[in-house]
Amino acid sequence: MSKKEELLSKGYEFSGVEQKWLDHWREKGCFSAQMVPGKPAFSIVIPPPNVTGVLHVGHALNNTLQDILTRYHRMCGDNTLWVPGTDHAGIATQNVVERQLATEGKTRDDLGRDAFVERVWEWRGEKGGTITNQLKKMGASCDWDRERFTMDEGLSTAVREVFVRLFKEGLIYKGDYIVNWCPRCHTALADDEVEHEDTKGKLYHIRYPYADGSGHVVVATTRPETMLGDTGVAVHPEDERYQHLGDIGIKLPLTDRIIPVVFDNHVDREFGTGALKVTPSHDRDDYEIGLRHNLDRLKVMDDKGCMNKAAGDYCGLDRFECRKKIVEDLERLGFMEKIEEYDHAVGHCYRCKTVSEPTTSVQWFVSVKPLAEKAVAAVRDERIKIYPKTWYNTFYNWMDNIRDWCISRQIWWGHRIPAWTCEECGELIVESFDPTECTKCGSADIIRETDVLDTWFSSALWPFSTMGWPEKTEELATFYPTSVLITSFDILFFWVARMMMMGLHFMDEVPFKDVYLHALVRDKHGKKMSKSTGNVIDPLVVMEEYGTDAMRFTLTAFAAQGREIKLDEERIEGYRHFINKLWNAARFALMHIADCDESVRDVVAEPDKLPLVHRWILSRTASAIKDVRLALDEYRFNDVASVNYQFIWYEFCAWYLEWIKADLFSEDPLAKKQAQGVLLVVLETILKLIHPITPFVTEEIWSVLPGQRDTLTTSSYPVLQEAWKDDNAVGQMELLMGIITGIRNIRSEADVHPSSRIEAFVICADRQRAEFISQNSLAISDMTRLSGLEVVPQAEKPDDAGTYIYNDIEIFVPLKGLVDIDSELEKLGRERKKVEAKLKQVNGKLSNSKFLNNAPEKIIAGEEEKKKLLDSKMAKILEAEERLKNLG
RNA sequence: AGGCGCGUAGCUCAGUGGGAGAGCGCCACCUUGACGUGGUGGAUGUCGUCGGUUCAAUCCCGUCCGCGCCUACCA
Repeated sequence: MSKKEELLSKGYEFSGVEQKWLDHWREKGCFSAQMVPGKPAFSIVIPPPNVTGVLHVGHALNNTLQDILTRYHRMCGDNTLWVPGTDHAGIATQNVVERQLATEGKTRDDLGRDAFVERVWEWRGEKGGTITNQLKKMGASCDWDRERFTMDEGLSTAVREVFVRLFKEGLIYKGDYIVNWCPRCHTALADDEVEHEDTKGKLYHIRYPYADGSGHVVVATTRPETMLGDTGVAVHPEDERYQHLGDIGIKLPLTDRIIPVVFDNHVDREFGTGALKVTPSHDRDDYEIGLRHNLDRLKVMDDKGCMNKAAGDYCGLDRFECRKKIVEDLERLGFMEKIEEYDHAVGHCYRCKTVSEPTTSVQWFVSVKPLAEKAVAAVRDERIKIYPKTWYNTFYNWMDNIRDWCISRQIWWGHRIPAWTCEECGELIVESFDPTECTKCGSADIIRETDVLDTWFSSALWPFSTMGWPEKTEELATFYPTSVLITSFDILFFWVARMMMMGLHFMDEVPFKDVYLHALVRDKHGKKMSKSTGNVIDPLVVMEEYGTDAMRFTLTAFAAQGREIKLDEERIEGYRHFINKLWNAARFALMHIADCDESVRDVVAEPDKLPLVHRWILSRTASAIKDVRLALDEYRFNDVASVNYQFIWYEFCAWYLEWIKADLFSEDPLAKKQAQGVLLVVLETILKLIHPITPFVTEEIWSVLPGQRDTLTTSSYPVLQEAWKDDNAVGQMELLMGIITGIRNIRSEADVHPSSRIEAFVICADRQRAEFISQNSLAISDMTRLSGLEVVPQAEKPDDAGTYIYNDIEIFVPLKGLVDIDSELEKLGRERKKVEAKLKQVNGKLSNSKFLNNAPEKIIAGEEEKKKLLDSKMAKILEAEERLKNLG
């Protein structure tokens, strides 16, 4: 079968088509970045998905939007680069491989560090390409030859360089501070890696006796097991109830320790009894209080969340078992005042959902304040713009309250911290080369850090590390700063803000000019998709069922700024119909243009010489080009989809194609050639316009259009043609379309069978317009299946005629015995009510001197024009009603 | 507690300081030279509530009601 015969298949069958073009684009290297001097540059770096990831609908949205912009700019002729790649995802990946080991009955400790890391690399080699392949399947037009991985050699070099420089600048430090700890992952977590969930818990009120036995104070806690680590009780300095306690001290129950009472403004006198137990090693606030008052730190838990030796008799118990035991003991010994139900937010590890534990620990930190200031400045003076703008507030708010970033993680998979400690003199050695001896005392007895860096540390460098930094590369010169970052709002701070900081600090230039934050994709009820709820829409299944173009189009149509996306599978089905519509329109067009010479399109060079309908569609095409380009430039993706949809379905298919059928079948060579030429040009324009959203179906159609054709991916994006704009033609067509709708309405209301040919009359008092309508009576008849159309200045209407009033023009169709007087009156009544309401409004305005004095002239003239039309329409309606009433 | 956003047709959502829109669904009719994954016509809305600004408010401002999200150290 030849290509053209294939295209004539009745419905669009996407499965074979998609694979064909994926192969073609790859073989021809259509997505390779060009670096042609003098051309504008457009670049995007992909938000690198986790190497463990599987394509979900969020990825599908994110990458569809990026691909739209990339394809658009590539077609505009820019030097275009979309960098793909994956993230090594420290904790997530380590967890996956540990689970794999578990099935073999092994732990990572059985293997040891080196063998384990080796094992992760093996896993990555086998399974790490999954998400990348799925992105390719979506048609993502990344330059796949430039795929990067946050652990690959070049990026690791960049990470090392950044770490060393920041350390030497004093912006990285090591210290014993309180951090969030995941007892399951055995690692520290950054503040924003902890998810707070509202939880129904209990608030325990515990009696803490005074050391002198003269009484007790009640403290409240949700985590009674931490009391074993209490090293003080805090009260407000102005709280009269407790002034005397300063000298006495507290005897901590279940232990033999005496702990001091301290006075601190942080304490809320209104909460509970106004006394707060202080556990500096296991609570962030308490840690601060402890610092202020020099309280001891006592860790009572180990890395696994079990009680340690400092917990005395409770040593070895899991933290939650210990909680139970402590509560029992407190109750038994009479220390428990009461237990209340209590709702509060509990922190969970964002990776494994285990309840996290604040704990003191020796960690590495980045002083982010000086870096954050640069980022805020860049946003304030619009070197970086954020879309939608509602995020500015949130951004500033967060950046102004930012805390130092804990970057060390106690896991094995990741960039190992390039720091050595000298066992002899204690010197901390951080160099870009691997030292063999202490740089201070020369001892060879140096030991490397075991921690690795937070995964976000390497992804923060992504916009420049992927382009070869710290080398000065052509890529950096051409493509940095990148044009736009497209990502989900939930990683604004994990990632976006940190890229700003690092980019500005090391490149002295923003990493991207624009940030577009899209919504999370939810189910049709607005709920988060989750496997356990069972409401997940799997993009891979959708692509199989409806086609990739339909999925891409749906996501684009939903991507309105500032609103969450509630995805409904029925919508995808609806847009599949649209893809099919485009396919069939092309199929029809091809029947008439497949064999014609490409030179037919020359007819558009002089639009003035073309018949009305062609001037009209060219003008409408010009508008569509303008609207689509503007929407693309402003990241109004939903508008890009909607303009294309409306234009293609309603203007191109429903009106234009129907209208020109007569010409296409005509014997008149000029009429035929004009129809073929304009049809070809408009179809080509449509395919290009919508190609960034629906690359597969457009490429397939494009390839079978007449003439020698290269791929659409590197063809030219439509440019607004001023010469095509023709407001006059648009106005004239609107009149004809109004009349056609009127006649169709009469037929439908009177139940005239579509196949029966009837005669219609148009009453138009205006001679010029009457003449014009008359000239187009053939087209009107074709579109409404009339046997004839007569245009008259006035007429005696037959008694039983179906009527329709279009502004000051009346249409009637004699229908002997076919008119249902009652339903006709009902219809007129409805219409009259509408017109009456509008007239009332208009008359009200026009008789209001305030309106006449204040409203702009243009509006007043418009209202007057409106009144004129409504008046004459009203007259026609009343007349018709009168006639019908006389009949009945 | 603070911040942000949302409330428009049965459902999912666009939209605008000056005549209320789309898709799906619904009703009626139709194998009309590409498409029944289609065509034509139709029905459906105090544009959440109450106020204010304005010549004019679905749109701007404020109140209230309902819903969602984010941030936060209240044990």
